[in-house]
Formats: sequence, structure tokens, C-alpha cells
Amino acid sequence: MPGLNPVPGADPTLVVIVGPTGTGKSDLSLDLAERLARAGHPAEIVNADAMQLYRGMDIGTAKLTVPDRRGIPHHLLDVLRVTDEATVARYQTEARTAITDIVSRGSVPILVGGSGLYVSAVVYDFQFPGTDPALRARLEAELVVQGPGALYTRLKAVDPAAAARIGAGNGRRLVRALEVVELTGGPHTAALPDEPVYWMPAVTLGLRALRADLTPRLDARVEGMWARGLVEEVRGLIPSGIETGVTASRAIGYAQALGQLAGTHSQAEAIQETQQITRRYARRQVSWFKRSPHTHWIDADAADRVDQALTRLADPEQPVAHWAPDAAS
RNA sequence: GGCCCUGUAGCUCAGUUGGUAGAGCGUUCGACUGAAAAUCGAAAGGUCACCGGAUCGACGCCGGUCGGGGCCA
Repeated sequence: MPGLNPVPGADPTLVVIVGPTGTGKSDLSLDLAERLARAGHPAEIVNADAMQLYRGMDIGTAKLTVPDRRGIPHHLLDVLRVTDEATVARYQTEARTAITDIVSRGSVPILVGGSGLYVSAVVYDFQFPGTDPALRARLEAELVVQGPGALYTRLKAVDPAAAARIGAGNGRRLVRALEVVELTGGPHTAALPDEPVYWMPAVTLGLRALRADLTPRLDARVEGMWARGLVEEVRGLIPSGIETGVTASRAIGYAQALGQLAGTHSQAEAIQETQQITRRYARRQVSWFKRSPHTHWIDADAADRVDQALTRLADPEQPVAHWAPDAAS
């Protein structure tokens, strides 16, 4: 890997902040950007949170308000309509363009977000083979009619390795693998490598918290979203078509608020279900981010976490602090 | 007080004519390259309320005790 030396930067380096929801990634990114600026390295923030891409989805995605951004430039917030389908491939292109631009301005890019696949698609050498809406629609129809087993059998015939990797029950990913095979004529080889190949030099900081501390905090956060008017926000998005948005209508909290508005959930049920799904989401985030061996983990509650981050940026060759949540204070 | 229903995994419940138990959700772990706040996989977890009886053998049958629910007084 090329020399990492971001802060009196010889090579431009991408700073990445990851971690489960509710650990304060946004706050850390702001603090870090301010400290870097004071040291003569202005920074700009690039969002890596799939749902914060959507315009109008603010309360439920915990998006920073404009005043809360402290004048620091933010990129890739509010770039999609609620009816648009989010796609990683497009995100990858746009995020990399934003980062390249920031670097060309002589500033430090900070990529912040909790969508694991989106972060990886930018940070690592991911290549997406293309798509074909008609083909995709056909395969999805087959999935509905025949179930995943039939798709699995077909994939096994043309690309046994991919079939074995994906498994017989995962319709979503079987569809994509078959699409790639039919489109390219070759196997769907893409897979997460054990030793990541970087797109550009990067230092990844992870915020960690004990499950027992995080859970009550997440519960309270969901309550707070309702108290601050999530349901009204969602009601206001209905004319824009949020109910038909494939991605947006499934967002955590939004699906439940829609249920409440439709009368299928009481408010208490909507809140409880959102808390439940939020917990599950946080777990899956951890299981994704934990895999990366180079992530330097910082306790979310550490008073000096900005200093820890800066220390890490100044000397990325030091051994990283590992995940080990139960060992954390 | 009388009659009826009911007590099985943390929760909601399945368990055909008796052969020491299953599902969904939750929990924990894992996978993850064009919906990823998506999708999928695995594991842990139960003296089948308690006591006694008949039976080679009971979650299942009989009796009783305790706890829920309903109807009639």
C-alpha cells in the first residue's frame, strides 16, 4: 500500500469514518474537519449513508441540518428524489468524483457513513459489471413466480462458484448474479477480498460502543424522531411519492411511519418496531465493518476521540486498535 | 359459588390415534460487488405450570394443586 501520510500531507489521503448507527459519526466528522482546518488542512465531508441521499428524509435519517454543518462543505446529501432507486454503482461514481474534486482543491476528503457496501464501493477497488433493466425485470419476475430455488439451479449450471457463494435461498443476490452472467457472458467473480485493494490511500476510523450502552441510546433516539415529527415529515413526502419509492419506502422508521399513517400500526407499535429493526441494523453494520483489518476503532464515548483520530491520521502505520467491543472500557 | 376454555423456547403459538418436542419473531454469530436502512445463512435456548396415578413408556390419558381467560349465578 502506498505511503499514508495525510496530515502534513505528501499524498492525498481519504479519511473514512464508519461504525454502527448512533455512535456519533457525523459529530466526529465535524470536529475532525474543524481541527484539520485549524491546522491548515481544510476538509470537506462526503456522505456515505444511502438513505441520507434522499431529499426530504431528514429526521429519520438523523441528517445534519444546514446550520449544524458548521459551514463545512457537505457532499451527496439530498441528491435523490424519494421515488428514485438508490444504486451503489452510481453512488460510487459520484462519491469518487466529489472526493477527486476535494483533493484537487487541496482539501482533505472525509467519507462518513454507515452504509457498508457504499463505503466499500468507494474505498476499495470495486468494479460493477453493469445492468440491464429489461433483463433484471425478467429475472425478478421469475423469482416471484418460481422462487429462488429455480434461479439457484440455473446459476449453479452457468456459474457454480457464484451459486455456492450466494446460496439457494438468497433471491435478491441470485437475480443479480444471473444478470451479470447473462450480460457479460462470464462468471460473477466479484467478491470481497481478504486483503483489500484500495482505490486511493485511506485511513479508516471506526466508532465502537458496547451493545449494552448502544441499545438504550438507539431506543431513545427513535423515540426522539417521533417526538420531533417524523410522522409529519413522512406525511409530507407522500405527495412526492415516497410510498412507491422502492428504496425510500423501506427505510427504517419511514416504513413504520407509513404504517402508522395507513392505520396498520399504532404509534406505539411503529416506534417499537423501528427500535427493533434499528438494533438489528446496528448489528449488521458492525458485522460488515468489523471485517476490515485496517480500521482503527475508537470508543464512541471517549472524550478525546478527536485527538485519537488525529493521532491516527498523523501516524497510520501504527498498529490499529481492534474492534473487541467487550474489551472497550 | 357452578360450568367451560387455557398454562409448551425471552415473546406469539404448532404439536395428527401416548414412543422424552417444533415454527415465526427476538437473541448471538456469519455472509455480503448495481434496492444494502436490502437480502440470505448458522447457532444457542425448553425438568412441555406443579404433585400424584394408570402405562414398558406421557407434553399428550386420569385425579388433584396453583396461575390465566370467559359464560352463568
